[in-house]
Amino acid sequence: MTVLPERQQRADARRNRELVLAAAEEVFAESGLKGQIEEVARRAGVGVGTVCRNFATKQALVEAVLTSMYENLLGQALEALDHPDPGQAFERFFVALPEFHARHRALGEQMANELELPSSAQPLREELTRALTELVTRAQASGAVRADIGPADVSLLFAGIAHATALAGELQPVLRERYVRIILDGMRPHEASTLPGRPLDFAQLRRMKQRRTK
Amino acid sequence: MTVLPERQQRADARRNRELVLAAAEEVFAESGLKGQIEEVARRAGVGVGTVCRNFATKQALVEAVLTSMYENLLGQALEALDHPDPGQAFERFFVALPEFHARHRALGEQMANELELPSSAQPLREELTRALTELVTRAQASGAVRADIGPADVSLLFAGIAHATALAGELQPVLRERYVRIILDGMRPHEASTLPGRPLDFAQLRRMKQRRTK
DNA sequence: GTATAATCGGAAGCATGCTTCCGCTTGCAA
DNA sequence: TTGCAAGCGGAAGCATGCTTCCGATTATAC
Repeated sequence: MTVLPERQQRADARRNRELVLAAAEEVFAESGLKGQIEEVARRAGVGVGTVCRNFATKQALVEAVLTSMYENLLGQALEALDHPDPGQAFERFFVALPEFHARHRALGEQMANELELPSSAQPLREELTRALTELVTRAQASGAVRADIGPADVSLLFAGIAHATALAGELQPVLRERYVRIILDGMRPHEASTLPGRPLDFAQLRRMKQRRTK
Repeated sequence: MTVLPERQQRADARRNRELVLAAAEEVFAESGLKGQIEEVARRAGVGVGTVCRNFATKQALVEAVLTSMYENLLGQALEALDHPDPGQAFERFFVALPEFHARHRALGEQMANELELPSSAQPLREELTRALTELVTRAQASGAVRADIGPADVSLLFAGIAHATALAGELQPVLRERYVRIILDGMRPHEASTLPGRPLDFAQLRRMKQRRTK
């Protein structure tokens, strides 16, 4: 994929690689996975050849972009965990999550289709999983969130918001916030109706997806 | 597109057309819009030529399938409206909606991307819009649903569930129901937090989408 | 049973968009 | 300044999947 020897890479080449990555992030954010290589090249100000030399396939390019997105998201999760009040921490992060998804459509689609993640992102992903689980269980322990839902439930629900509001144009931020509020209300312990099934955690979610693909 | 003279069409041709339509419904339900013409032909037991003679383009085929789906959905909405208790009517229909979406991925994607609908479906769509609006306003009048959300808000939220659970395999039905319950809880008047923005109706939703595409 | 026009299947034709290739250019070391 | 390997652009090559076309087939009228 990109196992170039670190040594002896020309300065312009390294710069171009960064330009391509930035352009790809931009293009995929706008158009999702159907964003085209040629467009990425155009915005980076390079030829398609240069894009494809740095990232052997489109898939590799997508993965590189995704990895950087996961890093970003993890940062936000850890930041939220710093908040002393678990309920506030929960709310803060999960208000930000759908916005994040909406901003990076490619990420959403990737998560949705669960095309294999780059192995490089695997540890990142696990850390993220741990952080989200922590956010949810803390909020539940403090009584801010009903106990009969699992971290993956929360994650899926908020991902759904991003999809629901994807085409809303300028109204999108308001709608997103509206729906986050409604779902947060639904997640409070008061007045909660009983749910079928069992709380969903990330391990189960992963198993589901794996079964699905094979 | 398909403005064949009604007269003088051979019996086998008419039959084949139905077979193709049924196969297309099946294929698009399974694979969404990326379902392929060849697969449709295979399942219908005809050649691709036959598919394309009946539906000049893939888009035309999708539209035909969608029209029949809208009819189906409208039927469910009208049926729910027959229920004497507005709260029950609301719940009944909106529990069924995400399942419907999930069952017909193509519909969901179409609604999401809002590729132009076939003009033939336009009146259907309007009637559906009216029915959903009626369901929501009645439920609100009866106090079963909080007043600060609009019919299109409800519609988007439940569509989001379908996306969120799309890849859940055998767990999908349970998860869907879990999330419907949570959102229904969030839509109750009790314990509701104040929402930003204004209730969204279908007219606004349409305007948003139009602005988006141009 | 025969004539004939409607219909059929599927191969060939296109369009789109990813990937490879190669002759030219350029950064860098000597 | 020069030599040359690394890097570049973009045209050509492929792959995929929609659409068209046409010789073979079949339903229907007589």
